[in-house]
Amino acid sequence: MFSKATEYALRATIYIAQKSSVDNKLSIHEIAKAIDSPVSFTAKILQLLTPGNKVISAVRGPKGGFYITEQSKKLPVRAILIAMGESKILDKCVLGLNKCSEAKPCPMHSQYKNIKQQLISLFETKTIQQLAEDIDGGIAFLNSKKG
Amino acid sequence: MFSKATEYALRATIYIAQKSSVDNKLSIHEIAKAIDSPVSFTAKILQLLTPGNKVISAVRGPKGGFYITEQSKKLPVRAILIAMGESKILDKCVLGLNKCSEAKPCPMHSQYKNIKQQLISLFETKTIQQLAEDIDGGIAFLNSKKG
DNA sequence: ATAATTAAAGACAAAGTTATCTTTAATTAT
DNA sequence: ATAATTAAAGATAACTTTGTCTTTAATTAT
Repeated sequence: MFSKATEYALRATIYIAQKSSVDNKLSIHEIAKAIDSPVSFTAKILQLLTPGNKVISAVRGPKGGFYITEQSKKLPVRAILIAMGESKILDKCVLGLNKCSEAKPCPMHSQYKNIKQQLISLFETKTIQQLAEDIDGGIAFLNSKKG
Repeated sequence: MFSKATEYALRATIYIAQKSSVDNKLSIHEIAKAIDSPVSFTAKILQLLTPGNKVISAVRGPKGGFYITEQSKKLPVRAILIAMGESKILDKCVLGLNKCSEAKPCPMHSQYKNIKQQLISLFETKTIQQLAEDIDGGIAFLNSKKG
């Protein structure tokens, strides 16, 4: 559904939300290892989420690393998608038409519209914090490694 | 949601279903123009749908071109997706985890599962014929061109 | 101040997707 | 048979995504 970059962004953000605090920042190495992603690529991706502490926060130097503010934890998943430029996926129609609309619907429009709305609402209502809590509570997992 | 190749495959198949018959085959040029796709690339894509008349049929030479059998018109949209190798999209989890399952669900699993099931069932029940008929009946459109 | 540590920034490489162009093969009409 | 027409097949190019590596900048500790 999303690009690898966005998948890594989602996993990284959830991991950071679960494990970090201002006094316990996480290195890019720890994050990448935990979410099973390439270190340098993940570093690049997190740079899309840090400017202006948009989603996560970073500080350089010793004792530095990544963390997320309590405020940002309350952001919906959609905030990550927007930062990753994935919002068009939730606009596009199944057939990739430029002009698919209520007035000129593609033949999948009416059914897909409803499903897409559920997706949007899932990403709009689910917060980063909720996802992290599910993992903390042991009812969800972030294990990616094959085997 | 799908690759450009798959979008073109879907549009082309629907167009062929709507306009062609065994006695009125369509050239790749007409198809590509109608669905607003690059001619040669579309030709390549249709080669994925023709072997064994899997989804559409093709004959070479004068009076040749593409058409679809009445039998194939009854195929579900999913047949196109399978031919295009897109089936993994409907398996993958939102976070791209290799091991997301009922036993070890990712934190989006339970909600996404339901939405994904609706998508699968849409692609499973909707037939090529139904899509073509919606266009024929004027209640749906295949217009892609910007403007 | 200096050294050490960490993310940011930038250049680059590998792989995948999208797209084009040329040649070949099949079919039809003459 | 020959020429004309059409899709199939193959080579290649452009672009995007994914990934790596090196250098720079910020921060901390000594």
